[in-house]
Amino acid sequence: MKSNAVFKRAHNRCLNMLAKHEPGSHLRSELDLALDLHVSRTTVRAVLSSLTDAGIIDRDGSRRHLARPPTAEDYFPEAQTESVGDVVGRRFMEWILQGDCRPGELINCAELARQFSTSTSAIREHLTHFNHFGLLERRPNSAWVFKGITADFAMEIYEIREMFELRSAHRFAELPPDAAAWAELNLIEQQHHNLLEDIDERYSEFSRLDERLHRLVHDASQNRFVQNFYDVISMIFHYHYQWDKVDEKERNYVALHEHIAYIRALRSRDLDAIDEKCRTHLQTARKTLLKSIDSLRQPAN
Amino acid sequence: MKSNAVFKRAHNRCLNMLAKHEPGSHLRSELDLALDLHVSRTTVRAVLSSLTDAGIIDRDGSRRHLARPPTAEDYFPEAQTESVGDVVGRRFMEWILQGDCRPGELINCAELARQFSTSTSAIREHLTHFNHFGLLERRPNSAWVFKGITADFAMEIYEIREMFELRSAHRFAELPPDAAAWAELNLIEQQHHNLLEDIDERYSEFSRLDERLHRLVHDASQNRFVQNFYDVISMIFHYHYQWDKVDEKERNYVALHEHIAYIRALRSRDLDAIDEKCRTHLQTARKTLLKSIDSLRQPAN
DNA sequence: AAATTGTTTTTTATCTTTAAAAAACTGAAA
DNA sequence: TTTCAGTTTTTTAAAGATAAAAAACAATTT
Repeated sequence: MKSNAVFKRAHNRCLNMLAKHEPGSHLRSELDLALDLHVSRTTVRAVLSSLTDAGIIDRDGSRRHLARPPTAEDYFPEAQTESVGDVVGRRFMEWILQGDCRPGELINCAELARQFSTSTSAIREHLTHFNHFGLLERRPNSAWVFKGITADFAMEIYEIREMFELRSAHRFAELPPDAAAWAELNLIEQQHHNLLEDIDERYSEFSRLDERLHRLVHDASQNRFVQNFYDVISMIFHYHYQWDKVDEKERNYVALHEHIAYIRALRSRDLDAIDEKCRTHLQTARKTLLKSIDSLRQPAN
Repeated sequence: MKSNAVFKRAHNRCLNMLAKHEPGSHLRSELDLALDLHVSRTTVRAVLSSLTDAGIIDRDGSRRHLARPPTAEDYFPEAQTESVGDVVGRRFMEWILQGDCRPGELINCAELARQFSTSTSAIREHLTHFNHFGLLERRPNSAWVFKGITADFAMEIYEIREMFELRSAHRFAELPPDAAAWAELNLIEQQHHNLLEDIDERYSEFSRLDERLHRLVHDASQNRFVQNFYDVISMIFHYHYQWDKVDEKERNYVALHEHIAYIRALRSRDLDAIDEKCRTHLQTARKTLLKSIDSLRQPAN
């Protein structure tokens, strides 16, 4: 019925924690573990009980201790730790990107549910989600229309992104000097330099830095609509990085330099410089996305 | 299980159509009626069959004709024509506006389902909807937090609204002279004048004009995110007009004049004038909303 | 042949159900 | 008296079930 992915994720993370301790050492209280693992104590108890059954922990009276170090076989496979929602979201994007559905086509919930081997309820929930992302449209008491990741989509998303990011960057520049964001910005810049030094090997780590930098800037907006909108961007990019690997190293190299210039402009608090560097970077990013979208259509023809 | 509100709405609308015809006159084809009533032919046939049972229409061979004019009793009561989704949406807003839930409080789906006498599924579906409206936030694998219609909410929504509406208004000014939007704008202006002439009696009709004017402007943006965002505004205003009746006539009088100035600026295509009139109006509107929000808190204290 | 009605199949909206997870309660121990 | 583990209750996530509505197909009339 309901998957126990929450339990399995907590189980695996608990094993990670235990791996850092010596056999014989005592475990912390159930409440502490619950807070650490971001689950309820009920779930922690289920985990502890399964770890006890596996002989990994043991109890003397009311306290528990590590009986043996966990091994690779004690972990649940990665695939089982994904919640139904995440699976549907991922498979839906894959389905879109593989061109199984063309812009303008109607979406068949029942068919998708079958294909993703889940219930129509789960599908429906995610259709409303993607509706809000501008990828779908609901026809009143009728089917859903797939609008597609098209050039229009990219243009529209970038129009908003530019408005929002420029506004947020200005707010960022106005942050008091002791704001935590400045420290985070410095840290992010340092990581840009580190990445550049080893670009040949680690270029694919750029996407995570990209997300962190832009999210940091957007958060300065203090506006829930700006922040929510970044979720749309973030999702598109998450998949974009996976679907288009052409020239990835070169693209990331350019983007890293643009980021560094943007970060410096932010630190200078010079609004004109910020606008210029931000616009330059977003224009490059838009071009890249448009090119990738163009390439999306090719294989299916 | 599933309510037949679609059928009942179609039934009532069909009666309205029939009321315009003489007894004995023939009905159009099922397909024609389906297109008119925005439902499937299946539903039209269900309606026709129930009208036949009620003796309102009759058939000679394969064609149908009006047997007697419909009366008030033939209609389904208004309340039964609302879909479950609409009911939940409405009751949820009422619940918020009555102050049954304070900002920061957790929302209990099961409790709401009980209170609204519907299922938790219907509630869940609407929570995701209101999440996207910035009124709620989902705590990861946990409950929903109500964020509230607060001054922050109004400030944030107006920050975006101003950005979007100024951008859209500029696009509007660039529309070719033969665009249908200009004709609609003229029509809307005329209706503003008509309303002003009878302001004492008809002031409450302003809200529909307001929606039409701003929607028209936003649609010129040709951007789905701008258009979707207007749905948020529209929903808030829909309820705002109901919850705060203080000085309604005076407020609407002022807004009508601001609208007319804004419309004239749009027609002049002078971007500076547009910006000025648009800003003026939005600032007034924001002030009004903030004042109403302030008054929301009073009764509960 | 095109349009229309009759019939069957498919899909959607929404309720119900239930395991998983969270929360609340309770008594024991530090 | 605060903190913990044990127990019970409540709530949520997600599947399953089914009437309503749509869509597809077939037969008939114009």
